[in-house]
Amino acid sequence: MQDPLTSLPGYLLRRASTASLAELNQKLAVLTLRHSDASLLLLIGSNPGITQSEAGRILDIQRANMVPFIARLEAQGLVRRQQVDGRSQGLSLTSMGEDVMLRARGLIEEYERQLLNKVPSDMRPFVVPILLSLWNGAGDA
Amino acid sequence: MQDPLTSLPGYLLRRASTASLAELNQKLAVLTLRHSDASLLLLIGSNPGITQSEAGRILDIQRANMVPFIARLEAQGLVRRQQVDGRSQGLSLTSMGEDVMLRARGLIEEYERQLLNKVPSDMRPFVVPILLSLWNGAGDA
DNA sequence: TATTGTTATACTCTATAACTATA
DNA sequence: TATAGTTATAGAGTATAACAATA
Repeated sequence: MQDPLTSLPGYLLRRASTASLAELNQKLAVLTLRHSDASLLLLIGSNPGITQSEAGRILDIQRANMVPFIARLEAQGLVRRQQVDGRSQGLSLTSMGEDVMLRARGLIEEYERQLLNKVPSDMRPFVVPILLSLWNGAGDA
Repeated sequence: MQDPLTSLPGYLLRRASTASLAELNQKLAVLTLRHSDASLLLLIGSNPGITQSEAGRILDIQRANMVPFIARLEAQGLVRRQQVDGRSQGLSLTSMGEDVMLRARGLIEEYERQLLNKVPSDMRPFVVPILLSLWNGAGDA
């Protein structure tokens, strides 16, 4: 039984991504968070007052999908919305949100450390540059 | 506006994966295929007679989710099911499935080439080894 | 005119539990 | 007793179109 896909970078990228994402979600489950929740909490924590649209653009989540997303975090008492002008919502963490964000950050750091440690040490310095290139790189032909 | 996530391997892995997957799906749209359809066609093409369960194990798709998946490809006239024993279904490509698979393979090869070319040439040899490690590697502490 | 937030909707992918029939 | 296929169901994530209010 041969797998014609496991030498293809794009296929490996997807399999590695889904596998490691499952690990992260498992870690975050103790906080009743998903990875998407955690990334938004970290983003807001680093940028209090960021608007819903700006956060969506950075995380590549569409405006329409941000609505129930933010509403859920607000209902959980983690995120607060404040009107900036007539149409924009400024987002910030509640004190409970701050606490949960810090604990999420700890779990994420542990996850990132374990993930990087899967790579043989001599190749580790290339991991982030390569992933950045695969994401939006131009290469050099 | 700062993004606290773009230095994290796990986050970059996810973003790179979803971005490149969108590109692949766009290419495959001319064949009315999704990336998951294409990967299954390639797997069956390389392993005629493979059972539904075996294919699911290799592609990490659960048995329950294979059912509507295969049914759809069968309804499109691309895949044929043949009883191997009382419970197993052997999968193979119809002649139309063979044709579509070959064209999908061409698109995938083009996609994989373009993806790899995003990485600066001096780092390219590390791409597959690193992705394999991130997927299921053990590292060396 | 362009942007923000919103509603409605649909599709893909993934996950679990339970059933049957077969090995 | 374990496995293959199946049904039903639910939850994420993502996508598009359209609308009101505001800049």
